[in-house]
Amino acid sequence: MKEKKADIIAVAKAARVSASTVSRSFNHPELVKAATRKKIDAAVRRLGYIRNRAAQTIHGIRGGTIGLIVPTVDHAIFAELIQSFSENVEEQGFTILLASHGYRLEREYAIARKMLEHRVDGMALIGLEHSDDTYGLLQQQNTPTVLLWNHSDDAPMPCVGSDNYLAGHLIGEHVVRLGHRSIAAVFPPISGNDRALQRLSGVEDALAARGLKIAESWRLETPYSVSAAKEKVAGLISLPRRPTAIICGNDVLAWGALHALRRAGVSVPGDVTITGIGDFHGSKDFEPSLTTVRIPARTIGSKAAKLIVALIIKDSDSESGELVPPELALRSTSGPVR
Amino acid sequence: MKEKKADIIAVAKAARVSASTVSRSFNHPELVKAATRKKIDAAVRRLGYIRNRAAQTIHGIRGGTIGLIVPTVDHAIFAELIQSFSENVEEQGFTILLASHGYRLEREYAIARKMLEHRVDGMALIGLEHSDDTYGLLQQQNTPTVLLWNHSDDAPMPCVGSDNYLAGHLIGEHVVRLGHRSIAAVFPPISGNDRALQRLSGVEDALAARGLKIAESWRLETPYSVSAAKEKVAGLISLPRRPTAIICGNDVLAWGALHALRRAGVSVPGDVTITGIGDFHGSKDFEPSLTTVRIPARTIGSKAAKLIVALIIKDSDSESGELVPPELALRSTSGPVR
DNA sequence: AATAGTTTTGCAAATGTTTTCATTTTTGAC
DNA sequence: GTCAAAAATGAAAACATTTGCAAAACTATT
Repeated sequence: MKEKKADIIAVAKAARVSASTVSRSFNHPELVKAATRKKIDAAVRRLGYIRNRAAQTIHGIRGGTIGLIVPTVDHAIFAELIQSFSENVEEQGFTILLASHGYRLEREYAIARKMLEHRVDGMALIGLEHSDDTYGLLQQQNTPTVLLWNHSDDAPMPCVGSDNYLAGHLIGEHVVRLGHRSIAAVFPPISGNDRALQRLSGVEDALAARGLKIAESWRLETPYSVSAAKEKVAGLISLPRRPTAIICGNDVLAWGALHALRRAGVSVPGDVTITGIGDFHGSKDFEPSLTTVRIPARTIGSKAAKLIVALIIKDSDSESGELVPPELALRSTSGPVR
Repeated sequence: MKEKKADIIAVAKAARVSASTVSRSFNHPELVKAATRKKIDAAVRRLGYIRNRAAQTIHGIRGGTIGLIVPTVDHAIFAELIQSFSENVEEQGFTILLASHGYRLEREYAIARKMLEHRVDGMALIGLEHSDDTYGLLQQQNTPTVLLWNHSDDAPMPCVGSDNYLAGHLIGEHVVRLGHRSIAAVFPPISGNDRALQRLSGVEDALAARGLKIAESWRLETPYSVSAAKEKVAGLISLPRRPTAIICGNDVLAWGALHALRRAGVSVPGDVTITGIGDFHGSKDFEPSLTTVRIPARTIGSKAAKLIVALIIKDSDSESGELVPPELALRSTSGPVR
């Protein structure tokens, strides 16, 4: 504790070489004689030396960290994405600096700034909706950045993701095709959440194409949680007039809806059709299995990881992102209207 | 792009002061005249200067990062813990360096090393089971460290968590008290996962206290996923002789079991009792609601965050961790044996 | 207006590395 | 055993900051 930690000079002394050689033996091992390397390794081990990345970072060398800012970690959907992204990024020798902003975009800016202070080699953000300050900051510092989860051709930065509008549209169309006319929607709050907003627009447009509209009282907003959705839907179906289909903004809300209906003894899809969006772990194996739109989080995570690393290493900003298309996952919670 | 990024000297020039003053205006604002600070702030803004934490880190100043290594992000249970931990740690001005080792303890060591190279101010690991190398490394560098999720009085480092053995014991006892004698267990693989192992031991001991034992063929091992558990349990109940209770190693597996039984038309808890461990989001609202043992991830996360920050700032290693006790959550999936 | 404090500021050294360039050592060919 | 070329090493400058110390600039007090 008292004795300060070993630095490169201590190692050099112990190995009876110069600091430069020690440094080289780490960074360009092929330039130093095998025997010398051995001596150095021994000294390193003996002294418990751990090199100081901070000291190399100030030489403009890449530190090997990528900043990832998410709204929250605690949603099935992001957890899967984060896992896949971080796995892939780690494989290529990078580590993730993670922070969550809780759907507050000003927080996001502050966090991004802080990450830049740490001189991350690149940044990854969720969605396309960010404050002008954030965009400005990243652009001005020209930090390699990739936007995850959503894709749009006219996004200001490379993005890897799905088309959430299309996802909403797909499911909306599916439901109307089944003949449903009395349709309710359960969505998370859309402020600071472009994904949810776009999904909802997609759904609405699909309904509008058949002249349908979601009644004001059937448009429910609930936080992202099984219990909140369950409660809201329980309220909804206790009303005298009842929708024949409930479109949920994501699978977690759909699970909540399913539990509510089960509890109320309403049959699915016999009496009511339920749909989700996302195809989270577990939706396929739910009983009954959930009709939803698959948004492949793992694929997005791994493609995004490859992209950001490419941007960092090759410094080629040619890469422009990728669209990972959503797919309808037709399962057992949706059926023709009675 | 061409012109290099502004450094503190550029700011100093622009503000017509010395670099030292700029530095001070960041780190000890009270030491510099308000007017000067104003000039400096203006220059900073004009040049888009972002200070370089790496450069201060080499002066032994805390960088404000905490390394967190988890087995995986993609389990409901860790997601909740990570979110809570990171929220609390961010509140105190720290950022998380996150990596996952996929239940491979050697990876964990490598990651820990790398994080130390980045000179994290502290480290957090999941569970008490780590390689000797990892423990040695952390001890030798004497990095403030906290072990999350599990608590034991004789752990080699401060730990904040629950007693997983007790959790298993509680649920085992509950099940035998209900009169069950034919009991199956569905658990995740226990290698590199002391939490699962301890839970299982707790269950076994509770059964053994009544002279009961889980038959070899009724002890199922499945990866952490609804679908794997569903499949395994489907197989189990298709057998001629069927257990009257299935104790699952965590809630996700219990969900899978529940879906399997529903599909097979077996009534819960009428025909079979199902229990989980963890009390994840959604278990309470499942239909039927899941009997489980509550392990308060958010509480653990926030207490651990406070502890690690205390260890870092006050450098007091007096703090010795905390036990957050598990509680039986008695709900609707368990009932007396027929 | 001079003095003694007090508050601000700047200089220069220090931090732990990497890297350029020069020097030394080794190797291989004759 | 000599020589040139190649390989290995070291010295010192550079990187972007912080900080101890001393100098300078203000304030109050007389």
